[in-house]
Amino acid sequence: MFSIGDLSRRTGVKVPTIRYYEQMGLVAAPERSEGNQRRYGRQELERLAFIRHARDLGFAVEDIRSLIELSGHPEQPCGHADRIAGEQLISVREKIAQRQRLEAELERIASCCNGKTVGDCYVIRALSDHALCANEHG
Amino acid sequence: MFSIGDLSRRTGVKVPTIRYYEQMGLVAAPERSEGNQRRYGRQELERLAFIRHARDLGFAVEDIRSLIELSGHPEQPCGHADRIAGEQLISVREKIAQRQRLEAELERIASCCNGKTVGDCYVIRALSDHALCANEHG
DNA sequence: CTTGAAGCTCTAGTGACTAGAGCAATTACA
DNA sequence: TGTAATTGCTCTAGTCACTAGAGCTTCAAG
Repeated sequence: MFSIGDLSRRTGVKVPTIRYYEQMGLVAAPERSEGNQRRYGRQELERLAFIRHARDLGFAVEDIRSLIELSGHPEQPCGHADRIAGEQLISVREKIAQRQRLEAELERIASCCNGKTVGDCYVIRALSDHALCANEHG
Repeated sequence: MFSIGDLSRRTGVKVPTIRYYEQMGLVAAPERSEGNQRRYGRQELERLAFIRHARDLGFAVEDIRSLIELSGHPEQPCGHADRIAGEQLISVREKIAQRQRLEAELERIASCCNGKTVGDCYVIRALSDHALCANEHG
Protein backbone atom coordinates (compact mmCIF):
# COMPACT_ATOMS: atom_id res chain seq x y z
CA MET A 1 0.00 0.00 0.00
CA PHE A 2 1.48 3.32 -1.10
CA SER A 3 0.60 6.79 0.04
CA ILE A 4 0.11 9.42 -2.63
CA GLY A 5 3.65 10.65 -1.92
CA ASP A 6 5.12 7.18 -2.47
CA LEU A 7 3.21 6.88 -5.72
CA SER A 8 4.49 10.28 -6.76
CA ARG A 9 8.12 9.36 -6.09
CA ARG A 10 7.79 6.03 -7.87
CA THR A 11 6.13 7.41 -11.01
CA GLY A 12 7.51 10.92 -11.17
CA VAL A 13 3.99 12.34 -11.32
CA LYS A 14 3.52 15.19 -8.87
CA VAL A 15 1.10 14.76 -5.99
CA PRO A 16 -1.38 17.46 -7.07
CA THR A 17 -1.29 16.03 -10.59
CA ILE A 18 -2.28 12.59 -9.29
CA ARG A 19 -5.25 14.13 -7.51
CA TYR A 20 -6.08 16.04 -10.67
CA TYR A 21 -6.02 12.81 -12.72
CA GLU A 22 -8.37 11.25 -10.20
CA GLN A 23 -10.73 14.19 -10.54
CA MET A 24 -10.58 13.89 -14.33
CA GLY A 25 -11.36 10.17 -14.09
CA LEU A 26 -8.05 9.06 -15.59
CA VAL A 27 -7.24 7.02 -12.49
CA ALA A 28 -9.89 5.52 -10.24
CA ALA A 29 -10.46 6.87 -6.74
CA PRO A 30 -8.39 4.58 -4.51
CA GLU A 31 -9.10 3.14 -1.07
CA ARG A 32 -8.69 5.44 1.87
CA SER A 33 -6.96 5.00 5.23
CA GLU A 34 -8.94 5.43 8.43
CA GLY A 35 -7.84 9.05 8.43
CA ASN A 36 -9.13 9.55 4.85
CA GLN A 37 -5.76 9.44 3.10
CA ARG A 38 -5.40 7.77 -0.30
CA ARG A 39 -3.86 4.28 -0.33
CA TYR A 40 -2.71 2.80 -3.62
CA GLY A 41 -1.80 -0.71 -4.77
CA ARG A 42 0.43 -2.05 -7.51
CA GLN A 43 -2.29 -1.79 -10.13
CA GLU A 44 -2.72 1.94 -9.62
CA LEU A 45 1.04 2.37 -9.74
CA GLU A 46 1.14 0.65 -13.12
CA ARG A 47 -1.70 2.66 -14.52
CA LEU A 48 -0.09 5.90 -13.40
CA ALA A 49 3.22 4.85 -14.96
CA PHE A 50 1.34 4.17 -18.20
CA ILE A 51 -0.20 7.64 -18.06
CA ARG A 52 3.15 9.23 -17.28
CA HIS A 53 4.77 7.48 -20.17
CA ALA A 54 2.03 8.47 -22.59
CA ARG A 55 2.12 12.10 -21.41
CA ASP A 56 5.89 12.15 -21.90
CA LEU A 57 5.25 11.05 -25.45
CA GLY A 58 2.91 13.97 -25.93
CA PHE A 59 -0.40 12.12 -25.97
CA ALA A 60 -3.33 14.30 -24.93
CA VAL A 61 -5.24 13.27 -21.85
CA GLU A 62 -8.24 12.38 -24.01
CA ASP A 63 -6.06 10.05 -26.10
CA ILE A 64 -4.76 8.45 -22.96
CA ARG A 65 -8.30 7.92 -21.80
CA SER A 66 -8.99 6.06 -25.06
CA LEU A 67 -5.82 4.00 -24.76
CA ILE A 68 -6.69 3.00 -21.20
CA GLU A 69 -10.19 2.11 -22.30
CA LEU A 70 -8.72 -0.02 -25.09
CA SER A 71 -6.22 -1.74 -22.84
CA GLY A 72 -9.17 -2.85 -20.73
CA HIS A 73 -10.51 -4.79 -23.72
CA PRO A 74 -7.54 -6.90 -24.88
CA GLU A 75 -9.72 -9.01 -27.18
CA GLN A 76 -10.57 -6.08 -29.46
CA PRO A 77 -8.64 -5.31 -32.65
CA CYS A 78 -5.90 -2.82 -32.06
CA GLY A 79 -6.53 -0.59 -35.08
CA HIS A 80 -7.80 2.17 -32.87
CA ALA A 81 -4.69 2.23 -30.70
CA ASP A 82 -2.58 2.22 -33.85
CA ARG A 83 -4.49 5.13 -35.24
CA ILE A 84 -4.06 7.20 -32.07
CA ALA A 85 -0.33 6.55 -32.06
CA GLY A 86 -0.04 7.24 -35.78
CA GLU A 87 -1.84 10.53 -35.47
CA GLN A 88 0.38 11.51 -32.58
CA LEU A 89 3.43 10.72 -34.71
CA ILE A 90 2.14 12.91 -37.53
CA SER A 91 1.42 15.76 -35.16
CA VAL A 92 4.89 15.50 -33.58
CA ARG A 93 6.50 15.56 -37.02
CA GLU A 94 4.53 18.62 -38.02
CA LYS A 95 5.58 20.41 -34.86
CA ILE A 96 9.22 19.56 -35.49
CA ALA A 97 9.08 20.88 -39.04
CA GLN A 98 7.37 24.06 -37.87
CA ARG A 99 9.89 24.61 -35.11
CA GLN A 100 12.79 24.06 -37.46
CA ARG A 101 11.52 26.87 -39.67
CA LEU A 102 11.36 29.08 -36.59
CA GLU A 103 14.84 28.02 -35.56
CA ALA A 104 16.26 29.08 -38.93
CA GLU A 105 14.50 32.40 -38.76
CA LEU A 106 15.54 33.07 -35.18
CA GLU A 107 19.12 32.15 -35.92
CA ARG A 108 19.20 34.71 -38.66
CA ILE A 109 17.56 37.33 -36.48
CA ALA A 110 19.57 36.75 -33.33
CA SER A 111 22.96 36.27 -34.91
CA CYS A 112 23.37 39.32 -37.06
CA CYS A 113 22.59 42.08 -34.60
CA ASN A 114 25.65 44.27 -34.68
CA GLY A 115 23.85 47.54 -34.09
CA LYS A 116 24.73 49.23 -30.87
CA THR A 117 21.29 50.70 -30.10
CA VAL A 118 17.72 49.53 -30.44
CA GLY A 119 17.28 51.98 -33.29
CA ASP A 120 19.28 49.85 -35.67
CA CYS A 121 18.92 46.51 -33.88
CA TYR A 122 18.26 43.72 -36.29
CA VAL A 123 16.01 41.87 -33.85
CA ILE A 124 13.55 44.72 -33.67
CA ARG A 125 13.79 45.52 -37.37
CA ALA A 126 13.21 41.92 -38.38
CA LEU A 127 10.15 41.71 -36.21
CA SER A 128 8.79 44.97 -37.55
CA ASP A 129 9.21 44.02 -41.15
CA HIS A 130 8.26 40.60 -42.34
CA ALA A 131 9.94 41.34 -45.67
CA LEU A 132 13.29 40.87 -43.93
CA CYS A 133 12.45 37.21 -43.39
CA ALA A 134 14.32 34.80 -45.60
CA ASN A 135 11.39 32.40 -45.79
CA GLU A 136 7.82 31.96 -44.70
CA HIS A 137 6.96 30.75 -41.24
CA GLY A 138 4.00 30.60 -38.89
CA MET B 1 -9.18 54.25 -40.72
CA PHE B 2 -9.72 50.52 -40.39
CA SER B 3 -12.44 48.67 -38.54
CA ILE B 4 -11.34 45.79 -36.33
CA GLY B 5 -12.37 43.43 -39.11
CA ASP B 6 -10.17 45.22 -41.66
CA LEU B 7 -7.26 45.07 -39.23
CA SER B 8 -7.89 41.38 -38.69
CA ARG B 9 -7.87 40.65 -42.43
CA ARG B 10 -4.72 42.69 -43.01
CA THR B 11 -2.71 41.19 -40.16
CA GLY B 12 -4.16 37.69 -39.90
CA VAL B 13 -4.88 38.22 -36.22
CA LYS B 14 -8.43 37.18 -35.33
CA VAL B 15 -10.89 39.81 -34.15
CA PRO B 16 -11.35 38.46 -30.60
CA THR B 17 -7.57 38.13 -30.32
CA ILE B 18 -7.14 41.82 -31.18
CA ARG B 19 -9.60 42.74 -28.44
CA TYR B 20 -7.76 40.40 -26.10
CA TYR B 21 -4.44 42.10 -26.87
CA GLU B 22 -6.04 45.44 -26.12
CA GLN B 23 -7.28 44.12 -22.79
CA MET B 24 -3.78 42.81 -22.01
CA GLY B 25 -2.28 46.17 -22.86
CA LEU B 26 -0.24 44.88 -25.81
CA VAL B 27 -1.95 47.31 -28.16
CA ALA B 28 -3.36 50.66 -27.07
CA ALA B 29 -7.10 51.24 -26.97
CA PRO B 30 -7.86 52.94 -30.30
CA GLU B 31 -10.24 55.72 -31.19
CA ARG B 32 -13.91 54.88 -31.45
CA SER B 33 -16.54 55.73 -34.05
CA GLU B 34 -19.69 57.61 -33.06
CA GLY B 35 -21.31 54.22 -32.56
CA ASN B 36 -18.49 53.05 -30.25
CA GLN B 37 -16.70 50.85 -32.74
CA ARG B 38 -12.91 50.65 -32.82
CA ARG B 39 -11.14 52.63 -35.55
CA TYR B 40 -7.48 51.95 -36.26
CA GLY B 41 -4.75 53.80 -38.16
CA ARG B 42 -1.58 52.69 -39.90
CA GLN B 43 0.46 52.76 -36.70
CA GLU B 44 -1.79 50.26 -34.97
CA LEU B 45 -1.67 48.07 -38.04
CA GLU B 46 2.10 48.03 -37.90
CA ARG B 47 2.22 47.27 -34.24
CA LEU B 48 -0.21 44.40 -34.65
CA ALA B 49 1.84 43.03 -37.56
CA PHE B 50 4.91 43.17 -35.28
CA ILE B 51 3.04 41.23 -32.60
CA ARG B 52 1.79 38.70 -35.11
CA HIS B 53 5.27 38.15 -36.42
CA ALA B 54 6.74 37.73 -32.97
CA ARG B 55 3.98 35.31 -31.93
CA ASP B 56 4.60 33.27 -35.07
CA LEU B 57 8.20 33.05 -33.97
CA GLY B 58 7.07 31.69 -30.63
CA PHE B 59 7.82 34.69 -28.45
CA ALA B 60 5.69 34.84 -25.30
CA VAL B 61 3.39 37.79 -24.90
CA GLU B 62 5.53 39.06 -22.03
CA ASP B 63 8.61 39.00 -24.28
CA ILE B 64 6.70 40.87 -26.94
CA ARG B 65 5.73 43.46 -24.37
CA SER B 66 9.44 43.96 -23.62
CA LEU B 67 10.36 44.16 -27.30
CA ILE B 68 7.66 46.76 -27.92
CA GLU B 69 8.84 48.71 -24.91
CA LEU B 70 12.40 48.58 -26.28
CA SER B 71 11.37 49.62 -29.75
CA GLY B 72 9.89 52.75 -28.22
CA HIS B 73 13.38 53.72 -27.01
CA PRO B 74 15.56 53.48 -30.12
CA GLU B 75 18.47 55.26 -28.43
CA GLN B 76 19.01 52.49 -25.86
CA PRO B 77 21.54 49.70 -26.35
CA CYS B 78 20.00 46.63 -27.92
CA GLY B 79 21.53 44.00 -25.65
CA HIS B 80 18.20 43.31 -24.04
CA ALA B 81 16.44 42.63 -27.34
CA ASP B 82 19.34 40.38 -28.32
CA ARG B 83 19.03 38.46 -25.12
CA ILE B 84 15.30 37.89 -25.54
CA ALA B 85 15.84 36.61 -29.07
CA GLY B 86 18.77 34.46 -28.02
CA GLU B 87 16.80 32.87 -25.20
CA GLN B 88 13.94 32.19 -27.57
CA LEU B 89 16.36 30.48 -29.93
CA ILE B 90 17.69 28.27 -27.16
CA SER B 91 14.20 27.33 -26.06
CA VAL B 92 13.16 26.49 -29.62
CA ARG B 93 16.23 24.31 -30.05
CA GLU B 94 15.50 22.47 -26.83
CA LYS B 95 11.95 21.82 -27.92
CA ILE B 96 13.12 20.49 -31.26
CA ALA B 97 15.57 18.11 -29.62
CA GLN B 98 12.90 16.90 -27.20
CA ARG B 99 10.38 16.36 -29.96
CA GLN B 100 12.88 14.46 -32.04
CA ARG B 101 13.38 12.00 -29.21
CA LEU B 102 9.63 11.56 -29.05
CA GLU B 103 9.45 11.13 -32.79
CA ALA B 104 11.95 8.29 -32.69
CA GLU B 105 10.10 6.60 -29.87
CA LEU B 106 6.70 7.00 -31.52
CA GLU B 107 8.00 5.71 -34.81
CA ARG B 108 9.17 2.58 -33.10
CA ILE B 109 5.89 2.19 -31.24
CA ALA B 110 3.55 2.96 -34.12
CA SER B 111 5.38 1.07 -36.83
CA CYS B 112 5.80 -2.35 -35.37
CA CYS B 113 2.28 -3.13 -34.27
CA ASN B 114 1.49 -6.33 -36.07
CA GLY B 115 -0.72 -7.80 -33.39
CA LYS B 116 -4.32 -8.28 -34.36
CA THR B 117 -5.88 -7.47 -30.99
CA VAL B 118 -5.23 -4.99 -28.22
CA GLY B 119 -3.97 -7.85 -26.09
CA ASP B 120 -0.72 -8.07 -28.02
CA CYS B 121 -0.71 -4.58 -29.51
CA TYR B 122 2.72 -3.03 -29.39
CA VAL B 123 1.35 0.46 -28.81
CA ILE B 124 -0.35 -0.53 -25.59
CA ARG B 125 2.52 -2.74 -24.46
CA ALA B 126 5.11 -0.05 -25.09
CA LEU B 127 3.14 2.45 -23.10
CA SER B 128 2.65 0.00 -20.27
CA ASP B 129 6.29 -0.88 -20.03
CA HIS B 130 8.93 1.77 -20.21
CA ALA B 131 11.58 -0.95 -20.47
CA LEU B 132 10.48 -1.46 -24.08
CA CYS B 133 11.73 2.01 -24.92
CA ALA B 134 14.93 2.11 -26.93
CA ASN B 135 16.10 5.28 -25.21
CA GLU B 136 15.16 7.78 -22.60
CA HIS B 137 12.65 10.52 -23.28
CA GLY B 138 10.51 13.01 -21.39
C1' DC C 1 3.82 12.85 23.44
C1' DT C 2 5.29 16.10 20.59
C1' DT C 3 6.84 17.88 16.36
C1' DG C 4 7.22 18.31 11.55
C1' DA C 5 6.28 16.33 7.26
C1' DA C 6 2.80 14.83 4.47
C1' DG C 7 -1.97 14.59 3.54
C1' DC C 8 -6.79 16.57 2.88
C1' DT C 9 -10.38 19.83 0.37
C1' DC C 10 -11.42 23.84 -1.92
C1' DT C 11 -10.79 27.79 -4.74
C1' DA C 12 -8.38 30.37 -7.99
C1' DG C 13 -4.59 31.26 -11.30
C1' DT C 14 -1.65 30.18 -15.52
C1' DG C 15 -1.14 31.38 -20.99
C1' DA C 16 -3.10 32.63 -24.96
C1' DC C 17 -6.68 32.58 -26.58
C1' DT C 18 -11.82 30.79 -28.04
C1' DA C 19 -16.93 30.46 -27.78
C1' DG C 20 -21.32 32.08 -26.95
C1' DA C 21 -25.14 35.17 -25.45
C1' DG C 22 -27.55 39.10 -26.30
C1' DC C 23 -27.47 43.28 -28.04
C1' DA C 24 -26.07 47.77 -31.30
C1' DA C 25 -24.05 49.78 -35.44
C1' DT C 26 -22.86 49.77 -40.12
C1' DT C 27 -23.22 48.70 -44.97
C1' DA C 28 -25.24 47.05 -49.31
C1' DC C 29 -28.80 46.81 -52.04
C1' DA C 30 -33.68 47.56 -53.59
C1' DT D 1 -35.74 55.44 -47.38
C1' DG D 2 -36.35 50.67 -45.80
C1' DT D 3 -34.54 46.51 -44.56
C1' DA D 4 -31.65 42.67 -44.12
C1' DA D 5 -27.08 40.88 -43.63
C1' DT D 6 -22.90 41.58 -41.71
C1' DT D 7 -20.03 43.29 -38.49
C1' DG D 8 -19.28 45.13 -34.12
C1' DC D 9 -19.92 45.66 -28.93
C1' DT D 10 -19.49 43.85 -23.86
C1' DC D 11 -19.49 40.30 -20.72
C1' DT D 12 -18.94 35.76 -18.95
C1' DA D 13 -17.20 31.32 -19.14
C1' DG D 14 -14.53 27.52 -21.26
C1' DT D 15 -10.14 25.37 -23.09
C1' DC D 16 -5.75 22.29 -21.59
C1' DA D 17 -3.01 20.34 -18.22
C1' DC D 18 -1.77 21.47 -14.60
C1' DT D 19 0.01 24.69 -10.42
C1' DA D 20 -0.37 27.49 -6.17
C1' DG D 21 -2.15 28.67 -1.92
C1' DA D 22 -5.15 28.73 2.30
C1' DG D 23 -6.44 26.43 6.16
C1' DC D 24 -7.05 22.36 8.14
C1' DT D 25 -6.04 17.05 9.68
C1' DT D 26 -3.34 12.81 9.92
C1' DC D 27 0.72 10.22 10.14
C1' DA D 28 5.45 8.59 11.40
C1' DA D 29 9.71 9.22 13.94
C1' DG D 30 12.07 10.12 17.98
